[in-house]
Amino acid sequence: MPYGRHGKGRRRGRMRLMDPIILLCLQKNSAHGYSLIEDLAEYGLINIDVSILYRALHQMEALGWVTSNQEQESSQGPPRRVYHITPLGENVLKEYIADLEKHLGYTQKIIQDYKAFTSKHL
Amino acid sequence: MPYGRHGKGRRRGRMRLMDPIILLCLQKNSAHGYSLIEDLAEYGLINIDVSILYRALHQMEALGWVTSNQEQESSQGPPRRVYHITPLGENVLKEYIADLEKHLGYTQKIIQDYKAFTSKHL
DNA sequence: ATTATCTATTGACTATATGCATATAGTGTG
DNA sequence: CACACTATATGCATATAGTCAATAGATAAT
Repeated sequence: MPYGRHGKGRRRGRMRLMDPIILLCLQKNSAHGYSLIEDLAEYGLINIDVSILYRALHQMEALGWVTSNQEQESSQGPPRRVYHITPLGENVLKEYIADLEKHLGYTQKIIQDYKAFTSKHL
Repeated sequence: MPYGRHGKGRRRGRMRLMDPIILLCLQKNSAHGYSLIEDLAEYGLINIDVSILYRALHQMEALGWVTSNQEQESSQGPPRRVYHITPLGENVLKEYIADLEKHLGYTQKIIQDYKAFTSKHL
């Protein structure tokens, strides 16, 4: 059963990195939305609008990929909502990784074919 | 100046492969739309609806990435429209390839971090 | 003559991703 | 108090992607 944040058939030649990155970050460490912004940057998702991230987290929670709870020790702001990955989320991440690997192969082929062509036609 | 088939800022964590693949195929050989369908399959874009491809070609022509002309020797159907890549299109392809390489790096990092984590937590 | 196959094009519709603006609320500082 | 920063959340507009279907022209096969 494919993940679910995407309609069937959509996501053909594309590969959205945000979902696997969020899941990967949460697998490494539970975190709240605001801090995730910085974690995403490590994987190339820089300057993401927070609205996108929060919406993604809500959707993932609705799908059971993550759970959340209010943090006890409040810091400089309203209570943080800390997200944790679920076993289902871990399975989804695993599927995402497999997809990424397939995608990686095609991307490498594109780049390789391009370089092969351009080096032949100097 | 970035390509143009995308609004500014869009295409952040995503990478649509169709555009570079079309340009790469046309760089290797001029071709008409219908035959391109098969060429795309080689790069993982299987069973693409023709409407998507034709629309992409029209947009690319409007942007000056490709040009087209009616084929003289007509075959089993209406006159083919043969597409050729333009110098602008070649530059765009070059940019796409550079983007793909960057994207590739991030994808590899995701996969690598995932495997590093899972091998540590057996 | 009908059918099938090749080829191009377009319209209507749905789904989704993203951007931008804004609302809300707690916490600390001057 | 006013203000800045942290943190979460929602609404609206738009760009893009994809499905499905319809139209249409040409040629080959039955």
